Amino acid sequence: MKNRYEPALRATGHTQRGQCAKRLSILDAAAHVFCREGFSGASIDEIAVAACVSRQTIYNHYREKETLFTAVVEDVMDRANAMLYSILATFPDKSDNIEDDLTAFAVRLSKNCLCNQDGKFLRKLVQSEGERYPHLFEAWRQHGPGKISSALGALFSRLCHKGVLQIDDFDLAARQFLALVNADLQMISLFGGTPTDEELESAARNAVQTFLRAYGKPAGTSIAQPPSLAVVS
Amino acid sequence: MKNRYEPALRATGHTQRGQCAKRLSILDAAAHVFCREGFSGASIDEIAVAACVSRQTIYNHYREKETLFTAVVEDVMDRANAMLYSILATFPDKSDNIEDDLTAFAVRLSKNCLCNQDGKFLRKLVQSEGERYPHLFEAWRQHGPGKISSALGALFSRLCHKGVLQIDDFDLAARQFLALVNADLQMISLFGGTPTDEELESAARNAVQTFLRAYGKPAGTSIAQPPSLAVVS
DNA sequence: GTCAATTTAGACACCATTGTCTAAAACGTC
DNA sequence: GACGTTTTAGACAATGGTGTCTAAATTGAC
Repeated sequence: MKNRYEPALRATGHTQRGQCAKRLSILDAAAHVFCREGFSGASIDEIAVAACVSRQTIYNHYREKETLFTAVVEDVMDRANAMLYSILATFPDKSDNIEDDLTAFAVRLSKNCLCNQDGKFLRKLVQSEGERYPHLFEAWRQHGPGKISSALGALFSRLCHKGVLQIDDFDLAARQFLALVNADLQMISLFGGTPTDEELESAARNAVQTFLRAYGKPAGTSIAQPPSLAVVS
Repeated sequence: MKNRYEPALRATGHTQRGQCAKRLSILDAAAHVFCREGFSGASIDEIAVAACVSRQTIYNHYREKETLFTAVVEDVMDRANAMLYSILATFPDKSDNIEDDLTAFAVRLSKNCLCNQDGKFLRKLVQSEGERYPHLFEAWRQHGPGKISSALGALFSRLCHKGVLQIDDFDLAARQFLALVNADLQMISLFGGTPTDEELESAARNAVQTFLRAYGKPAGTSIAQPPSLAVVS
């Protein structure tokens, strides 16, 4: 009872570095195992082995399996969120070739947000455990696809004001853009492997071409619009 | 050892009806429980209770949990397959309003193939257990989305020859059509609830409008195509 | 009603997992 | 090297699930 680990001391410590390493190692390993096995299929021992840590250490940091799980989800969502914003910032202010710029943007987005380990984790876990943890599901819905959609919507709004796109419903267009990008990728990333750069590139190009055919405004030729579209300019 | 149940006798029987009822009850209950809990989370006892059947009866019909699981998957996939073909047959041969016809078609497709219980089961289970059962995953890929895509591709090809659509890559267009239909629905059907008729209708209309802006050929005005498109005719 | 096929409840051994506990070891700082 | 903090291995009880077995009950065809 003398030298038992007291979680309350964590904030006061001078040994933050070592702890953080263990914590991160645990979170990382847990993310992988949870992703592969699901919540009920993942065992604490398996996670401990993957994290190169004893089982007791996990129980020192997280009261129980469920605590660990929600911590992992929060960690992954935070990272995904930061990644999203850093990617949004890369879209050029002055775009002379909207197709190329949108394609490059879609590649970065799918590579670093949708098809990476974090994206796969969130997709799988929210789908399989979403009904069991409604608050988790809601947080994901708002911070994940919700954030992406509204951020994309803002981007499209900017591009509309510049006369490059012609969109009525920005949110809808954002959802459709994401759906189109995923159209070619979900099969690959479901299979387990991450898509190659060529696959990402081709998926993005296909998506952007179709998107621009639906929402793009041809350079100087406003006459060439399909007549069923009400041209607002 | 006298009156033990012998699976080999099943085919010779005169009591097919009763057995079928039990079998279907088990398959149905198992599908629900597997869908809700995942493979490792679902317990045989839970399935037995849901099927109003004793646990031993399940073990009489299926050697082990895994056997039951694959049987459920095959059952659901067969049903989904039949449903798909019955829906494909509903697309009118002579279509005077392509937008309305495609929309009605998309509603039927999403309602009876994508958002119904079977669709949800397949999506969740393939996603969570696909890596553990590669053969299952492959079967789903070919018989599920693969079938839908190629069937849709064939339909689009017909519509192209009639001059209603203008498509280079039919498979790509099919995948994109499905992705667009799902764009508005995945969030709803992930949440657990099945979408309302209004939601299905609006999702289908949004998808079809965008799809037709990208791939539709305006009635008599072939000049009005965006110049970037190579007109093949 | 008879008979065989089928289902049932319950008990059972077996195993994996969770979460706790303890004493020893390792770590980091001074 | 001393000291408090943290990690570790291993044992542990409790739990819950799988799959087997048995004897009794039910069903359905004749």
